[in-house]
Amino acid sequence: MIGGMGRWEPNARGRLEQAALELYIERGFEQTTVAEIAERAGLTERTFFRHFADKREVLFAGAGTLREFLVSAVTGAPESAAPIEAVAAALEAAGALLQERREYSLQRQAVIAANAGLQERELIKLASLASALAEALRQRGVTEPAASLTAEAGIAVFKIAFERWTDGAGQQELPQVIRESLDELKAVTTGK
Amino acid sequence: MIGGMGRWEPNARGRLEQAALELYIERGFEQTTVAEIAERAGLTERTFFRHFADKREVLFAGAGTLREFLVSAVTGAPESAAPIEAVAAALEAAGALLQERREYSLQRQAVIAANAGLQERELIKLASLASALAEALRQRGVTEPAASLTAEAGIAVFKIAFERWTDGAGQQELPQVIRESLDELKAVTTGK
DNA sequence: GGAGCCGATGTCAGTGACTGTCATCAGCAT
DNA sequence: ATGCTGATGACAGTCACTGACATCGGCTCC
Repeated sequence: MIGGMGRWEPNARGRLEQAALELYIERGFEQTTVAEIAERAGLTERTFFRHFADKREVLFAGAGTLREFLVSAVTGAPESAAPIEAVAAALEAAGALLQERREYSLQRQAVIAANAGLQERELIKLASLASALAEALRQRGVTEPAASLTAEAGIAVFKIAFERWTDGAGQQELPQVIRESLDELKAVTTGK
Repeated sequence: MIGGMGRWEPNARGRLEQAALELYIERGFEQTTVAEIAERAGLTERTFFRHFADKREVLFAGAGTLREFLVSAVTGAPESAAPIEAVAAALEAAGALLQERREYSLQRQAVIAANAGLQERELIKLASLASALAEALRQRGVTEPAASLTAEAGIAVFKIAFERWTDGAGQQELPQVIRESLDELKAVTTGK
């Protein structure tokens, strides 16, 4: 039935995500109840928890996509590329994605920076990305512990670069900051 | 009054820590209520929360001490030492501490490995250690972003080394695993 | 085109983590 | 003695999160 709506408004999940982000920005994360998020989205609290495991997870819905993106970027890197360069290329490409959605990335990061619990969730998502990168490297024939160390080093670079990008008021492009940070890591591990 | 006890048994905080670890091992973290911990320690739930910010924090009481230890180790490293070597020495020394309390470290880690929430807390404590290391490096005159990158790389090495140590059934000494992991990181960042 | 299944949502009652507030009382100082 | 302090208890309250069951449009199947 064209133009008609079904029993419910479409895209419940997306409405919950948007309502949550708005409220977290307006009042802060802790001052927002799940009931309020659900109400703004025209749903009930119970439905929120059917879409998101907890109140924090609603801010990290895109993590799975990012994970897949990084994995396929590493998998698709030329065979000749050294592991660290395969990871670097993947991170730069991911950085370009975030750069495209700069406004959203900055808003989201401001919310996370203001709450310790959200930072914890962010860190475990980053650890999960490192884990996925390590697995992708193993698929390329990289052995342990090189695979895990390369992945963790890459994520560390990404973390620092992202901080510098958000703090730096966006003077530089994120992929460029990532590349510079990696070069700095190389210098620093060499003993300088 | 020598030998007499005051109004309360001494070391309430320590009793809570021990009761919590025991229960987390016996039944698992989620299956343990704070009321049960308090009861085993001969206290009330409210008192638990006066000593620990939340149910997870009781497992991370030693984090502050470790932080101070690492900072003074970096601060006390010879001026001639390169930043990465100052951090490496600090981590090896910290590794020796954990090696001395091997049984406790392994028990605690088994509890953490079994629960995602505890892993989140562990990660933010590690991030806090990286932050403290970076500050200690800045005190030595290391500039950004080198300080943060060195600190994060060091913590990444520590994280991987600790995993290998716990999984490896303790075949190797932790400080040695840390050193080997750092060498591997150096190899890997060089482009190999 | 009616019967019945299915999936997304609503409703409701419950548990447990965590907080605010006030009461208690041994030990200590004055 | 008097009064203060610091650690604890008692108690009520909020809110995140869960389990169980009800609802009902849209779909398939015949």
